[in-house]
Formats: sequence, structure tokens, C-alpha cells
Amino acid sequence: MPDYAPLLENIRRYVDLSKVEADELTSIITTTRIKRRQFIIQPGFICHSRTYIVNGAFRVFYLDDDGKEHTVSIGIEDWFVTDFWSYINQEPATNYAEALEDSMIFQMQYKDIESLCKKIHPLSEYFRLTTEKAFAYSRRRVISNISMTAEQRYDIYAAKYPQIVHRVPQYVLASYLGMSPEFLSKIRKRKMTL
Amino acid sequence: MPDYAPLLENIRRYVDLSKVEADELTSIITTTRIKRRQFIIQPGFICHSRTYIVNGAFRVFYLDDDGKEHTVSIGIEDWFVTDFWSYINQEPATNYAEALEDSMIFQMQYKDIESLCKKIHPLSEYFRLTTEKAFAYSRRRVISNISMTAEQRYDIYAAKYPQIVHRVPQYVLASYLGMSPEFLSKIRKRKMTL
DNA sequence: GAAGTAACTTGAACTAGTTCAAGATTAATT
DNA sequence: AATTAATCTTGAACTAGTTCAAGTTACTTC
Repeated sequence: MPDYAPLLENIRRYVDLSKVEADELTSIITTTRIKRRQFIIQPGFICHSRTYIVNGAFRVFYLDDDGKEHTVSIGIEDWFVTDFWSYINQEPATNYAEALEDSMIFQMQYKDIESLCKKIHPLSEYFRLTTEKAFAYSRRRVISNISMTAEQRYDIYAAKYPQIVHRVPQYVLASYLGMSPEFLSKIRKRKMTL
Repeated sequence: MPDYAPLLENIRRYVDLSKVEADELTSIITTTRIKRRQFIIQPGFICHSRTYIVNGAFRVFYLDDDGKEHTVSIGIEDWFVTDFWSYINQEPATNYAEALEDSMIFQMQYKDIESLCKKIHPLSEYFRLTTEKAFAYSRRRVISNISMTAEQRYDIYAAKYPQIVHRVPQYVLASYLGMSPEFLSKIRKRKMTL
């Protein structure tokens, strides 16, 4: 049986779950190993699960009409990955989610989560509180995309996620920060020589 | 006594609230009239309430170091306005919220909402579901800021919110869409002559 | 309803960031 | 260890969008 402690610890930071409630939650979890470069979400397919990263790293990205990639989110262990729009509306995804490293994940199905949220009040609270936080961060990202230069965005990201900046390929980070990989390369070079 | 029907109707789209629960909710609401150009949130002050717009229009904006305004959100009747970061963390705000028209609002305090969410399961569900939706939209906005041209962003907004595009000042919309007011003016002109 | 202020328009000069292309590094595969 | 594939670097040419400034239109307010 897999070790659910990291996920339960994450939940405990927000709410109290009884032993019985925790067991109900873990009973809907499936555990999977994913190889690097493997996709767990693809456009056209409904994203049925919320995915918790036990270890490894993922990115969610969007392929535009010109075939250019735009990274929507980057996640490492103890984070969730989803095509959120597809997940909450149970509509076909528009994004890909790809493993950046060999990973292990926990998955919980939409319909199971929804019925458990109806049943277990603290679980509903957990998702409410974490989504509120995610939303607040997302708004900050909107502002920084609108109001800052590419270099400022990089600096802020590097300061906030020092453990990620050099863990993911540069073109992934560039597309997450909304700039071309070439330009990120130039920003980094400038910093070396300063 | 004010008419709470629009808010309760909004909630009913997501969950069922009993009469007693609805009364508990409305008991924490304060109703206020706000004049155009009046601020209900200012940097430095903690945003204590979630604000529901009964009628009128608001915008939330951020003033950067160069004194330039960046509109974070635009809301009209039946929407919520908040400096979300300040609200959920109960930290001093970094944004302004300003009435774009004479308005009437319902306000609910953070601590009251939090204790009601602990108490009333469907209310917790309501905020969970609506925040999930808001988060999904916010992610879409991140993607469109990163991957689209200014004109595409305008077109999408105009198609989605035809009732808002010409209701708010152009410089507000431009700063929401992440472009200069001059450039939005030029986009619009180009459309006239086509 | 005149005067003043806020919002919008237009064009010209400018710049942050892109695109393209070719070469240099690094990592994966046999 | 050699070969192939992916990723990163560098510079030159380019462009979407900005900035500035001056003029026009439309609201407010007294």
C-alpha cells in the first residue's frame, strides 16, 4: 500500500480530517508511475482526475495555432497538476500535461472528489481554501505578465522558486514566463557577467 | 430591508441553502451605496470584506512603480469584487477598488464568512465551486496574455462581454487587456474602417 | 451654458522582445 | 565510445506595441 502521508500532511495544514474521513479519501486514490516525457492529459480527452505529484515534475502546456508551446503551470512533488478548465467543467482538455521527470502520482476522479466534498465538510473546506490561494496567485501572475518586463518576471520567479529554476528545461521556463527561450538565454547571460 | 434575492439566486445556481441558512448568511451582510469614483479598497488597508455588486460597476487596479495603472478585474452587477490576496491572507492590500458608476453593494466580513463556511457545508461548497471557476478563468487569462496579440485579446473580450466593452472607460479596458490606451484606440479604429 | 477637466485620437520616433538561422553543448541511445 | 537527438547560445534583422506630444471631443460642475 502506498504511503499517503505527504498528501494527508498537506491537507492537515488546512483542515482536520478524522481517521475515517482520511480512509475514505485514500480509498478513491489510484497510484501510478509515469515515465519522463509521458503525457497524462491530452487535448480532446476529458481530464477526469485531479493529480497529486508524490515525486517528480510535470508541466501543463498549451499548443497555439502556430504550433508554439505556452506553459500554463509547472509542478513538482506535493503539488497538483490538472487542466483545470477541463477538470471542473468535465469538457475535453485543450492542454497537455507532460512528465518532465520519472514521477509517481496519486489520482482522484472528479466524480469521486465531488461526492466526497458533498459528504465530508472538511474536505470541501480544504479544496475551497487551496483553490482560493491558487486563484490569488494566478491573479498575481496576470498582473506581473501585464505590468513587468521579462527580466523582472524571471527575477521574481527565480527568487520564489530557486529549487525549480534550474530543474526544468529552459524553454519550459521561458514559455511559462511568457518570453522566447532565446530571450531568457540572453537574460541569464547578462546576469552571469554582472 | 434590502432585497437579497439576486445574491441568493446566484448561490442557488450552485447549491441548496435552507431558509435558516440563508437567513444566517443575510444576517452578516451590510448594504452600502457607493458614489462613482469612490474607493472601497486602498493599498495599505486590509481588505476585510467580500463585496457583492447589487448594481453598478467596479474595477480593481494596481499602481506600479512608474505610476501606471493595471486593471486586475472589472465587475458589474451580480459579480464579486475584492483584492483577493489581501482578503484571503488578511494582509494589507496592494490594489485599489474603485466604483466606475454609482453603485449598491453587499459586504460580508472575512471572519463572518469563514465561520459560516465552517458551519454551513453548502456555503463552503458554494465558495469552493465559484472559486474553482474563477481560477479556471484566471488561468485562461494568463494563457491569452502570453500567447495572443493585443487585438486577439480585445476581440475575445468583446465577444464574451459585449455588455461591458462600451460601459467602462477605454483606458480601464486597455489596462485590463494589457495594452496602452492609444493602442486600443488604434485597434478600434482599424475595426471601424474594415 | 460657459469653463474646466477628463477621456479619446493621431502620427512619429522609439524599444523590448521576437524571429530566423547557424553553430556549440549537452544528454540520450545503440 | 560513437552517433543521434535535444537543448542552449549568439548575433542580425525585424515588428508589435509603447511613449510622447499636441489636438479633439465629451463630460462635469458651478
